Amino acid sequence: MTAMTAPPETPALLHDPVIDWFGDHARDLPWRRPEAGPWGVMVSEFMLQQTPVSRVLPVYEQWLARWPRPADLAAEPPGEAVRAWGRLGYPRRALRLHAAASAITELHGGEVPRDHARLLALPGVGEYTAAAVASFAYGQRHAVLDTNVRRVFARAVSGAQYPPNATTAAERKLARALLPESEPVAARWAAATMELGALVCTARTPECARCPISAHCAWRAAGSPEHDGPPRRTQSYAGTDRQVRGKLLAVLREAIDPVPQAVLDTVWDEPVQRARALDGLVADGLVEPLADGWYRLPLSTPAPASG
DNA sequence: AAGGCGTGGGA
DNA sequence: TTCCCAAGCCT
Repeated sequence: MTAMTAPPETPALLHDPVIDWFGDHARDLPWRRPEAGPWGVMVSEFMLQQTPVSRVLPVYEQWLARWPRPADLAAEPPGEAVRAWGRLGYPRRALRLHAAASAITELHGGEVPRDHARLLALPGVGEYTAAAVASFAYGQRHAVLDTNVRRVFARAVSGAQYPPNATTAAERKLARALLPESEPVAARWAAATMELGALVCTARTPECARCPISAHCAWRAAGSPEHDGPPRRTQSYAGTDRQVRGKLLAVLREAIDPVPQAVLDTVWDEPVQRARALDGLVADGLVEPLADGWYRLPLSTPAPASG
């Protein structure tokens, strides 16, 4: 059980320093420029799910140049989205972004919805992304709880080095309690706290000397104690199905034409795992099987699987 | 509600 | 080298 202290009596004490710091240190990222628009914000949010900014930048630019509106993406096969995704990782995101673009085109007249509930209903949009788009693209007042913000709040308010593994109700409550009343200030606060976590209050080696609220930080006040909760989840990769899926999909991304089974067989020498990985890609709609053991990136959207 | 799902860079 | 981590989502 992680100790959760009550929100500060005056959360406003934190607002000004963090927002002022953001004014001085915010990165000039393309999705923060006005010309990005809601679609640019949404594309960036999909790409940034579990992927660093530096790797997103070039792909984002190419993506927006090729598909400046949701309808442009929706007009192409999902496999083209998977190909353009390149090596960003988690390619199901590309499929979901394509599906979201289709839903926006069909259901919302081609405009990214402003409403949190409608955003949340889009494929690949969860609690965080819905709040982020509503806040960053439309200036609304939402608690935006990503890994950066959770870490900042864990330290500054709760006095813990790291937040819990899964987002808790207590964290959501705290985030809501800290949200500035004013809508534009709340939107600014959301971006500022994320940036603070990304640039200063980092996971490994926070630079407290540069932190605008170090004087108010509960973790610092407690002597920066080591994490004492349950171990943080780590993911293995080498030798897993995920690695095999990655190798298979890399071949198909590079190939314009369909690829025969024999070529796919060269990427991994263990046949059972190789077959399982390929089946998984097909089940996910990332790969389309053709006749006689040929495969390609999908030209059509498969019926959504459930279970 | 744990666990699956990619990839690469920095410490 | 190995390990950790990066603006989560879905089932």
